[in-house]
Amino acid sequence: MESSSTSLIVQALTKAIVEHRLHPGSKLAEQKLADHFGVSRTLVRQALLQLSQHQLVTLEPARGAFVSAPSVAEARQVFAVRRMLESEMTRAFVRQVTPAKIEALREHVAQEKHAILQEDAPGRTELLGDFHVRLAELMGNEVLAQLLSQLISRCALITLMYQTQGAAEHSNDEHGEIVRAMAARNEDLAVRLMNEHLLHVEENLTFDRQPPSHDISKALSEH
Amino acid sequence: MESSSTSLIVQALTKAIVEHRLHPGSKLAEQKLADHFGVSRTLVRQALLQLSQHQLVTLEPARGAFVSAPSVAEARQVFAVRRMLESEMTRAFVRQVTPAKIEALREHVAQEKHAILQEDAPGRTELLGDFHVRLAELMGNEVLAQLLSQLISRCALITLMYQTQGAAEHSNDEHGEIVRAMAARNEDLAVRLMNEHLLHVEENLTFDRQPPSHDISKALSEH
DNA sequence: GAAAACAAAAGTGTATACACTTTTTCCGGT
DNA sequence: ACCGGAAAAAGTGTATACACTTTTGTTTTC
Repeated sequence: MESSSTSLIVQALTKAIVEHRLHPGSKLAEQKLADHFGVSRTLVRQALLQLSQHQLVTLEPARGAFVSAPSVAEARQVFAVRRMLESEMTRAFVRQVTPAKIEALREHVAQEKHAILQEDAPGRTELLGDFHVRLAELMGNEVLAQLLSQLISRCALITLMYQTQGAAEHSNDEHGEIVRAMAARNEDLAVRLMNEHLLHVEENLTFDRQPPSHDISKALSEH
Repeated sequence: MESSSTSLIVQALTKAIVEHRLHPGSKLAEQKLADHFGVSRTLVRQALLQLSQHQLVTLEPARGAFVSAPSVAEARQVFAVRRMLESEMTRAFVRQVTPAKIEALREHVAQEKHAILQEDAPGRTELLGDFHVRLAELMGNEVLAQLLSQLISRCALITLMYQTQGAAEHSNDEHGEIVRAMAARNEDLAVRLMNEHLLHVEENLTFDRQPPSHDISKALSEH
């Protein structure tokens, strides 16, 4: 792989981290990444700096960059924020819902189901997270969408929930129910379902860490 | 000024932007900043990259960094997000309120009043924004506090509300009312007051913004 | 044989160099 | 005088250099 601007490196690393090809705690050595992407350390450093802002990477002074390993407390805080934000988002969405928007969501949920049936693990992880971002986008609020997108990346780093087929199906079902409540313009129900959905996701947090993969280039080139 | 790590530069620039000492649209030339802070362009670039992530600065490829000039639409979106987040935050706060927390808030509101009476414009701007961050901190949610802190910086860049003495006093009064409702554990009232407060702040948005100073022709033709 | 001490290697942090792009300046043509 | 365009200046984007720190591996000492 080569010929990348900083944001391409950020994207590639984000994907690898969120999909757990790079495990929490893994060292991200600048020169190794630079070689892998075919650029100088300068661009890699910029990318790592951005990722540290997104909390996907932790920088330790003079020691380098590591894939973040969020504490349980931090994980709960992230989910608490998501619940605050998304319950109100859901409420606002129902108030300005249109048939076209419902159709877009139904379409999305169908895509999720397809990815799940295909047992496409990375694909379904992404789609299940994107459902929430989609909601924000359909409300026409870019700011909200971007914020949520980052929170969800953090969640994906935190939990391995979507890695099990069963949990994925469960989430997919709940998405479907939420859309149904929205279609019926049942504000309180939709909000309640969204809250419960997020609580379920949080319950599935798995805090048993895995041994970090040391082979960075292998993890990155696997997709 | 000199001897600064990257984060000190970020802080200094953030303060200058939020306090409107640097106006939206202003060019932030790397070498000039580097000279001013007594470091090389490397560190300045890192700082500008971070500020662009916070949306306080906009990077234009090959053209450099400028203080962001958010559009009206974007401003409304930021406020919409704040209302979503903060109304639920307020609700959660009331549910876990303690006398000590109320006391801390009362103390903060008193500090605001003091800064207002002193006509300390930068100080009151900061304190009025910090009220909201304070709430998040008192809930023990660092993630929420940091998120809000960034949103509020963006708001300060967007609006000039706190620049008028009257608006500051109004905000201060509303903060006081909110704390009172919280102390009374009146959840719905507190949430409503917070929502109204944020709407008032948003109403005070001044969108008759001057065109960026580098847009000479337009600036001249408007007199 | 284990622990401490030192030397070598690897890695990070900042500055500088240089290519390339944009902006400004200056000049000749109309 | 004004416009267009070339040349110079200024500025950004990336790579490299180098000092300093951490890590690693080896040797010395008890």
